[in-house]
Amino acid sequence: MSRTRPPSTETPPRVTIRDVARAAGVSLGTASRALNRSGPVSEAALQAVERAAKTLAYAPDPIAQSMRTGTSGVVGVLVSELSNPLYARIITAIEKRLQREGYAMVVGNTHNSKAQEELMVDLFRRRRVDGLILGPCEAERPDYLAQIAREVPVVAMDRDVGAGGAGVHVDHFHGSYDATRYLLDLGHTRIALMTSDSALRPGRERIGGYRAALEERGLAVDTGLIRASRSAMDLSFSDALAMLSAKDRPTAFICLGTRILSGVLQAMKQTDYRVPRDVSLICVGDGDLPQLYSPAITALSWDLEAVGTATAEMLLQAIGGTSAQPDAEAGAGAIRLSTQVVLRESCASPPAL
Amino acid sequence: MSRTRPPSTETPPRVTIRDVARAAGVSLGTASRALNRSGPVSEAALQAVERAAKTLAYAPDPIAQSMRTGTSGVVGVLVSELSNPLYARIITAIEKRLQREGYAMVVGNTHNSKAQEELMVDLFRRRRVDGLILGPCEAERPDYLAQIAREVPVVAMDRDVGAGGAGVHVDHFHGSYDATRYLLDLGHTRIALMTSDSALRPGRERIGGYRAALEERGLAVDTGLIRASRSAMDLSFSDALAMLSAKDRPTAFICLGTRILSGVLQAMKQTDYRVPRDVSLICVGDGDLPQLYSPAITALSWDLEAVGTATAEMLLQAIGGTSAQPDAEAGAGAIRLSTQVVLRESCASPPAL
DNA sequence: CTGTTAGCGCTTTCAG
DNA sequence: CTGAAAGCGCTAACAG
Repeated sequence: MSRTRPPSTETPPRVTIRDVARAAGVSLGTASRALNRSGPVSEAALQAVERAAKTLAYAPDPIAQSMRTGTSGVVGVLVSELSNPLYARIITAIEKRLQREGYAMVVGNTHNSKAQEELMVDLFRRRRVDGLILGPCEAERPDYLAQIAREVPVVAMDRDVGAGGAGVHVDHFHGSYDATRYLLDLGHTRIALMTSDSALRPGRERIGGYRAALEERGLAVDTGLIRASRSAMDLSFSDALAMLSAKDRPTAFICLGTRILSGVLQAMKQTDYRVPRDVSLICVGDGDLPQLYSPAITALSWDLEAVGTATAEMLLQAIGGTSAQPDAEAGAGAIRLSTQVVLRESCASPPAL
Repeated sequence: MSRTRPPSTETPPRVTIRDVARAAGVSLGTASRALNRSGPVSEAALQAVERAAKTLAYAPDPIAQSMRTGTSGVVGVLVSELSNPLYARIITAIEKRLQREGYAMVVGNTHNSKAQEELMVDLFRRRRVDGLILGPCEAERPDYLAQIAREVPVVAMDRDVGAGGAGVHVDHFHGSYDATRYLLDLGHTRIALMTSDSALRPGRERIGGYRAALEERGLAVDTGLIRASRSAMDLSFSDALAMLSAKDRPTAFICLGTRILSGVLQAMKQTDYRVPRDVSLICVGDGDLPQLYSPAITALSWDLEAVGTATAEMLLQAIGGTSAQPDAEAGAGAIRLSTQVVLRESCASPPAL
């Protein structure tokens, strides 16, 4: 991309700190110190500068500031798909928090590709972002994260961090565990789990929680009941259909997100099984569909806003945190957010098969 | 926000264009001209510079470039709520297109507040964004848009632009008209319309299309059947409930988005009316809920990806478009995207009341 | 306490 | 065709 001065419509002449200094009758340096309170300034000078600044409607040029300080006032956020409503809501919360602190937010999609992620991280770093928030991405490499973290504050969202790395995680393990136990308590023993790629932390955790609950009851886990793939609706439809048609069909499904839920729901329609009479359903991640469906679908829910706020907060702290503190990784560490099962009408005891 | 050099973890020394020039054995100016192909350079020099740049893995500093050129390689996008899945998908498409051109995207939420919008626009402008994309916002003021447009390329999304302003619009008028006609053809005469604030272009257009269809049939419009307010689910629930309980109840609803649809659906549940036997339903804006609901809800749909792509494209053109062309507003103007009614199972002829 | 000065990395005249 | 030099607006170091 070549950089030339814009087609130049009429741009009003910028008010610079020079103008302020001149108007206040002080030197450039004094004006800067007064404006930033970054050094000794006499009361008189301070007043004069502030008044001049207000009169002239002076606003510092962030670009010039960046040039000088290496800081940008911008935070980069990378997720696999911004259009994923869960991410969209998290990011909204992040933006809200960052904005309060005067930071702008640049966002990018990685489409879950490691290469794309590296590209974007590089781009962002060039632009001198003051911090980075990274969502889960193909082949999580804590080492990669750690490497970036050495150069710029990073906080991970639902993604494995190396030792001492900062991150906010949803406790998918216990969420999955709780959901599975709930079904177990209802009497189900054949529970299908349809979740995301196990290469990603959330997927791994969910499978872990599921297995833990089963094993706790002394039940063997039938790997044929676990589907861990990218969330494609058609796929989940055919998968669910296949499972439901088997002799030893599952009597309950735990499915990730509305897309997979949709697939399963369609499979139910096709096989003429009813919810919850024939099959119980839990949706992982709440939303419009589970809430409004008839019957309403029991869901595993977590606070998206809290995820965003906590993530932003942690990053802010990492940015602000001068390593002056002897105890370097004081503010870091990982926050873990819990989930809860929202009981609705989609679960019941299994039918006698 | 104060700007000080970051807590300085180990930053690798930047490779500057100076280094490249030195390595290539040419002067700084020549290196710049070679890298940007922005002036005469001998073949030999060009080769040398390119090789040196590659060897040193030189990447220009966008900040310094901005400083010099007034350009930033960043585009600002402002919508009322990023968490609105419709916007999220549009923005994803925008980002995709912009990224191909090397632009980064900063996003912000206006929460539909004019003040907040102005604040963000100001912030973005200070950061020297090369272009702006603005979604609908409280109290649309084409004049405001026009004013901004004088200083930086702007394209509006579903929002009124002044004469000659650039914008991409969904044809909500005809969408609403088509939906209403469809219901009319089915025999409905009392059709409720629940849409967004009529201060916003989409809301206005929808009401217009609805009225046009009714009047075309010689039907009087009962303003009691039109609800134009912010999309709050509780509100739409009570509104729908009230309407359904009236003696002259509507036999069909056209409702905007899943939130309002949700409210109406709940009102239906409560009043024990069935879809589509007692009440027909059309959802404006497609999504998971209408698609997967049982019965599936007929929806008014439009291509979100196309909206995003077209918007980005138009902005790109406006940015690239040197006003060198005698015919200044050649590339501008407004693109209008059509909608279509996706027939599903939620509409039928009205019951005999 | 204050003014002056030196750049940050780059593009762009302007002389050679 | 090329090199030298100016300077975008700002902050930080240094001398007064």
